Amino acid sequence: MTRAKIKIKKIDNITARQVTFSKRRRGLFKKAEELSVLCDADVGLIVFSSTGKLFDYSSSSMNDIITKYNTHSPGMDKLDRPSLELQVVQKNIWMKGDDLQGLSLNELQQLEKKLESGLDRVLEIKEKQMMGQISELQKKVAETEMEAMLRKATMRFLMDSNMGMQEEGVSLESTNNVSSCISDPPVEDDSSDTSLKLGLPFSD
Amino acid sequence: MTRAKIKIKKIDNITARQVTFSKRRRGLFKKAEELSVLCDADVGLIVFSSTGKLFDYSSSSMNDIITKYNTHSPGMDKLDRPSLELQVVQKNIWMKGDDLQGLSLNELQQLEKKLESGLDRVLEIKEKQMMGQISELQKKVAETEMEAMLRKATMRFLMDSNMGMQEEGVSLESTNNVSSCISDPPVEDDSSDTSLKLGLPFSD
DNA sequence: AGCTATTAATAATC
DNA sequence: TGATTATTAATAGCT
Repeated sequence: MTRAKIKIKKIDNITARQVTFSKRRRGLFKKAEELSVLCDADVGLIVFSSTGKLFDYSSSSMNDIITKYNTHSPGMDKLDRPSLELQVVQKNIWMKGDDLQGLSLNELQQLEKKLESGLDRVLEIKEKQMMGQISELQKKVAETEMEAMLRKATMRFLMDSNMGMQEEGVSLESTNNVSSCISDPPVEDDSSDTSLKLGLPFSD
Repeated sequence: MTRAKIKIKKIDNITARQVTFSKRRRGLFKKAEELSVLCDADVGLIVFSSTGKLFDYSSSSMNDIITKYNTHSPGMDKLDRPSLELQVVQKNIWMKGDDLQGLSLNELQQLEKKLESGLDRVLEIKEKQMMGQISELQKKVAETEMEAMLRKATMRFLMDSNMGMQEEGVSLESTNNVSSCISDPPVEDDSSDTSLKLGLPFSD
């Protein structure tokens, strides 16, 4: 799109590809933001470079956008009550179970085709709905998981650390590498500032 | 970017906004595809118009991209074994449970801050990991759900339809609106072509 | 990382 | 909507 016209095919030269990636990525993200602002659109953009690096932009919250995307289905509104498509599926199942022989071969073939496409769409819609629901639940799940994880890790740490409080008969499963910078209860070594030793961000 | 330079702010005129949306959306999607092809990048783009209509593009599978996005975390690799951050959290919990009073007020405040940021990051990473896992499971879940749904719906349909096969004592819960275009077993009304009545795609 | 010569995108208009 | 066109914006090839 400039000095020379180029063909849209993978750039072989790795360096050139990386340069182009940087330039065009910036351009793409700029355009994405402009679209969202100018047209009041909700835009989510995810880009993985060929090396696996992630770049993303979202006009609102990426989580919300993904959830909306997963939930979205063309004409999903009509679902929930047995929809026309579901009725067809039901009919098929029922016929299969009973006397499908009342139909001609041609009719059966037609029915089969219709049922296939119908079922596909129902499955697709259902999947999107479920993804939406799942997204809603994820935070709670993560919290619960985290609690369990912390409880377990803390227990392990307590045991590895030192004091013999295994009165309850809990079994140690392995030794880990925790003991390096954390010693005994009330900080004892050069105790005044733990932030440096722990390598965590800290400012004031 | 053309006939006249414009300011990047929401276009007030609704018609003009829609026109611009269409044009720029096409441009954005084109650029997205070009980036993916030229630079071998994986690109996912989701756009909701101000009216809620969905447009999306993905160079591979949107599901995969979302899963990769959810799974991706800067420096997530170091997790799994008790990380430095997790160790801090463990230390905090343990101290809380025991004798935190050994520390000065200043030390406590410092610790609290570090723990907050550390926990936040751990929670954030954990959440993304879980979202990834959940995405992997979604298809199976959807299938299972679908089976149950179909079984249930079919049962309801069978009961509403007519024949008295409630020998097993299953209770009807409600009447629904299924009976309109589907009548009795072997298609009986104008039975030759059901596709028109059912409104499903069909061609050959 | 900068610099332009060009091409590409698109705002205004019909 | 679709097409045209005058401009601006993006960027490929070089340094």
